[in-house]
Amino acid sequence: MAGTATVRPATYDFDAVEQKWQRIWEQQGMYRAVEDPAKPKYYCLEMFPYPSGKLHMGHVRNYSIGDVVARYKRMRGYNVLHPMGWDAFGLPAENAAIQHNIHPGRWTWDNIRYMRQQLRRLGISYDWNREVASCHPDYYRWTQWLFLQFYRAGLVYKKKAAVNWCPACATVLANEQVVQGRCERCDTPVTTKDLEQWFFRITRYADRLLEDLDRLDGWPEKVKTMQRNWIGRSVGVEVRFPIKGMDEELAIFTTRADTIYGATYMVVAPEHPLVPRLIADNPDREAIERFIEDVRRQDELARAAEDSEKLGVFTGSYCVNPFTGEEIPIWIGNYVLMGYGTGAIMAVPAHDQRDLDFARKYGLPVRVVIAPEHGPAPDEATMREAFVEDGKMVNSGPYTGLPNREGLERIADDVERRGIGRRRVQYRLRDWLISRQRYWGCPIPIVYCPECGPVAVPEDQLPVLLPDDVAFKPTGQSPLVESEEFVRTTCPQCGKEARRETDTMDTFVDSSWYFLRFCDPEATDVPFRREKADYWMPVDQYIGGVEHAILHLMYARFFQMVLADLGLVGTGRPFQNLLTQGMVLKDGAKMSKSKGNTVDPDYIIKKYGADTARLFILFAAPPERDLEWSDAGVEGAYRFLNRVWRLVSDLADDARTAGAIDGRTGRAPDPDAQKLRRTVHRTVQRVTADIDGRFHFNTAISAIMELVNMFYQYKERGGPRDREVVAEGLEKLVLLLAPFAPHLAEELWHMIGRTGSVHEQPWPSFDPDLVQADEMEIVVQVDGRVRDRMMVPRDLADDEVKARALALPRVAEHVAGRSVARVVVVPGRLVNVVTRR
RNA sequence: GCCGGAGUGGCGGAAUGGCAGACGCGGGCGACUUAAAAUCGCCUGGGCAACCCCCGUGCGGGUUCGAGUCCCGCCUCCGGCACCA
Repeated sequence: MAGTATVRPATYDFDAVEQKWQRIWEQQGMYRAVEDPAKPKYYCLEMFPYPSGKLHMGHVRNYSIGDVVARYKRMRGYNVLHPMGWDAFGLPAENAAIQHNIHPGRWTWDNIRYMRQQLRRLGISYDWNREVASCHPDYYRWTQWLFLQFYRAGLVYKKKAAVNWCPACATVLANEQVVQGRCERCDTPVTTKDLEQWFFRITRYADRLLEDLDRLDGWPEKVKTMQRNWIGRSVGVEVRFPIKGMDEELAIFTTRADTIYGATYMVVAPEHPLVPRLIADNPDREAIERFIEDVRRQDELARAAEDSEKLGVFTGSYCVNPFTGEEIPIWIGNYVLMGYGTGAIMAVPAHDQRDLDFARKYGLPVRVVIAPEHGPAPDEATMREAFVEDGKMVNSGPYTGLPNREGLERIADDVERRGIGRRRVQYRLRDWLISRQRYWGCPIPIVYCPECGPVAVPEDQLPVLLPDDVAFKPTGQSPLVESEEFVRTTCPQCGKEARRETDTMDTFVDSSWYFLRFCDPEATDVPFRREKADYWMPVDQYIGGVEHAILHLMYARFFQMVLADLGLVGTGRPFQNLLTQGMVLKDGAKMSKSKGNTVDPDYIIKKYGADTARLFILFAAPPERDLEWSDAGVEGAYRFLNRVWRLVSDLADDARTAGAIDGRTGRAPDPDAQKLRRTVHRTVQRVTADIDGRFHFNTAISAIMELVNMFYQYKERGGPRDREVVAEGLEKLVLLLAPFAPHLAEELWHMIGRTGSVHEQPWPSFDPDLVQADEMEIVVQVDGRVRDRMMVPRDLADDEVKARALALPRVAEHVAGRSVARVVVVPGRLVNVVTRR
């Protein structure tokens, strides 16, 4: 070893380099964000993680992408806010408490400590002074405060509702948390339960949430479409059908009022409030009630199952169709949902597949009232497929002969004129159920007084703290219920003894405003100061997994709109631009513990360093796409960084001693040096275009790799080097590398004798004149096939290019025996000689 | 069923309607070395003796001088929604 002391090692000491610079950046407070009205601001945000224990590769990817954006924008002169925090309330902490007898708070804070250390080890440029954790009283106090503002604005209410219940988690779930009839978290089939629950009136904002999507240019179409579908706006008519022999009407909602002459029966949901009266006189009442019980016991899973059978029973009662005057039977059916519309429908089997299936099963009549414009009408007796297209109306009294779209409007007009109904907009979106029967969440600041009823906790008594000394038992009951210390209180209004609400909030409430707290994390008398929020908001670039396309991203939009309406913020839009990253896969499947295909970030960082881990994950695929993990690919990224390090080490002396390239005059440039210089400038152009707006980091990195390859060729060819070209090239190379491999870039920056931090330099510029070569290669095609290529001066006239192409022997060969019909010249690219036989 | 997105070498992936496969991985060859590793360089879609030529971007048509890219009709995979009247 001693004998080879002068030979530099083949690989760099990434551990030493990364730790050194992390320490220095930290000491200098380099990433601290301070409001500065003189500079344009840029708020770069990645979705904060749930502190589950340790980071997974999806996190590494998310935060690496965000860090490139933040560092790039900083170099571009923006005042960048890049914060991080913890979505720290949630069920896993409580499950850990039950299983391992450790307090959820302790468990959570331990995880936070570990994961924070991991993020620091990755060298992400966060302003750690702004760190927040949603489980901290300084944070959830304001979650409660916001709840009270919503409460006062009439956006919070409590009602008894049939709710989704997960027996395993022993809590209710929002509709959004039920996936395919199963609990999003534990996959247990979800059942329903009638419970008193708290709701946010998000439906009041349905239209605005929908409309604003059209103006969110910076969001992926996919996400906007998912939200549009989720909100599910449909325009239709509510019509009341008189019930025969009863002083009642049955209201239905339909988007197809034009088919009303084809309504041959009615169907109501089993839970419909009129059901008891509809079946009161039926001799088979008990059988019907048994049927209803069966359907209600059917859990969500069975009801949601594909082609689940339509079941129904006749009530014995009849409606009168207000348009035909006919009496039509009222059925109870499992395919009609109480939660949508009015819980009752008019059934038009000829023009609705579900109704047709039901009618065929129970032998109900089918009547065609819309016929195709051309060709025969479907045969009522035999049709198996409902006719759902547009056409002309038939069998429809005075409307017969009209195009159905026009008939629809006329019938809706007549419904309104006759006072038997009205036009209506119906949403699929339901109000947001926010109460959870769990301990580890933000307590709902409400007190129940025997005299005054539910009373809001006054703002100056916030936060309502979670008690620490509670018992965690696997009973499914929230420990809060048994905590007398917590429950017993006095009424804020009358002072009498009262009991606290023991439900806590859905954790999506916590995450619906954290981006605002980041603007002013220290605020003590408000959740955030308006002027701070006005400076930083909206988030310029939000980055996270597409799995939050509906839930989190819609709730956050809802919150921001409400807060804008309340005058707490100036903009109703939280996130200007959204980037949804793809998943990290291993062997074609999502990494998961149960599949045993996880890759541990700690191990990768230990073996190759943070820069390599980040570089690989950015290089392997563009951000929106799923990324296939490859150990060999990581190896390649590591090799590349070492290659850069060796290159710069070897040429650092040139760079340190060279003069500035700008001032140089009268030197005949060596063509190799000139070529290198052109590549340098061309690379700056390419990398800039790839990062800016496109976020194609993989091609940006490949461009840098090409530059490094070119540099090696220049270096290895031997002979004297143009030190000024080398110096300029290395400097730009290191600057380009800075967002992707921040530690190594910083090390190299100093190695080539530059001062200050590389991350505080302006982004490199390129000279458009230098980017273009004097001579360019033109591809010459004959009939669209490449036959030759030639070098021509950059600004050679098209005619001359054409002449030179035709003069090429290879072209003559291929044209032989034919005549030239036409010659297409694409300037700077190719010539295509088109022949005719 | 409806709504998105994607199908390109052995693999990850590149290509404003203009050289298909950049860059990386893997593989081959060479240089350096006593040797190996590391490193540096060259080659690497298939067919073919050939760097001539032919074929080639899921399949079938079309538009165009020219199509991975645009249009029409399919197939497969992934994601979302799904008795929403």
